[in-house]
Amino acid sequence: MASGSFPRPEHDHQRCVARLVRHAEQLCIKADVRLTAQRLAILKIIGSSHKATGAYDVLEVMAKQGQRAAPITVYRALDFLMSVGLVHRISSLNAFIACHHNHGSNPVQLLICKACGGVGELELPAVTHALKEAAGKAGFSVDEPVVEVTGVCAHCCAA
Amino acid sequence: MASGSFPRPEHDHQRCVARLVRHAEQLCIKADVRLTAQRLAILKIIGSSHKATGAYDVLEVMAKQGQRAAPITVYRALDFLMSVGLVHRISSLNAFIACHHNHGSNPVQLLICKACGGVGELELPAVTHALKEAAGKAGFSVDEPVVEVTGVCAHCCAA
DNA sequence: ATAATAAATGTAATAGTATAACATTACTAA
DNA sequence: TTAGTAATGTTATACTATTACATTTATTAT
Repeated sequence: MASGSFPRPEHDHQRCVARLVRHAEQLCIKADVRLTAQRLAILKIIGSSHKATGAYDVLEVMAKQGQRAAPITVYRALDFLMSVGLVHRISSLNAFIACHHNHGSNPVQLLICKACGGVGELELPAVTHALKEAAGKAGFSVDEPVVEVTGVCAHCCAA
Repeated sequence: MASGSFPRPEHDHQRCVARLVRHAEQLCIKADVRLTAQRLAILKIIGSSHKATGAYDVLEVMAKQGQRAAPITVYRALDFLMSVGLVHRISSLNAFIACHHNHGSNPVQLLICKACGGVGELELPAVTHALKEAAGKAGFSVDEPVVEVTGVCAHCCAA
């Protein structure tokens, strides 16, 4: 993947969740932070779909799995996962998506399909740079750009 | 204003609200839509600060002004005001900001100061274009890009 | 003018999202 | 092992947004 991708609906979830878990484990070791069983469980739930997942959706799945929890539990795990870059928040949907890539600290642009709910990612340094430059001219020092693009993905366009 | 601005804290609110109202009236006549007293009142409340304003903040102000209302009333007015481009939604804050400019249907980029809460606007066609182009390469057809940049404004940087 | 229609607003209830405050448990390092 | 820190549990509540249906106000055509 050069700069971006959109998930195909028919891809192999099981394999990509396994890959996500490996990625998470390595990343947390490197960062010297704790990927607890609970955090991992919640990451798996989020990562098991390529659609935006709400915090309360996670709670439902956990309940079905027999691990009832309070909302705060999920939000705490999400905060952790976001802090290490394993999960992105989608502000425009009040929902979350697992990050299968390794962006380091680079900002990401999200593509959100209105039709199927799928979410893809782009990593466009040019966009980030253009924003920083224009903001800078107004004396504004950029911390974190949130870029969420709604539209229709290739698969849904065809259908 | 070429492409963007950030509000100075000491500027003249009264004058700029008056300007906003004139702008709104003209725009609604041109679009042949109804700027009712209630919609205008709510626009004024949002426009009277250059910080993000929550729907329930609007309700509080209305209550103080003696016009009690239900949440839905504010949300309906906000939907209208957004539909004609007089108000922008700030997804990352669940809040709203009046738009003092005339963007037509061009997407806008928002600058949100973490320190003072002020919100500025940019209009960068290059950013919009770059997003459309990159998304298009992934087969994604862009509907509406949401760009919200958090950071620190010039005034707060200095302080 | 007035009836028919559409648009806007009122009213009440509730759904959905997120956090505060404090107690307890589990891990880490001296 | 004990002191300290990080993580989790528990309960309650705050904040944001929408549904459903009734009523009023404005517009249009007759």
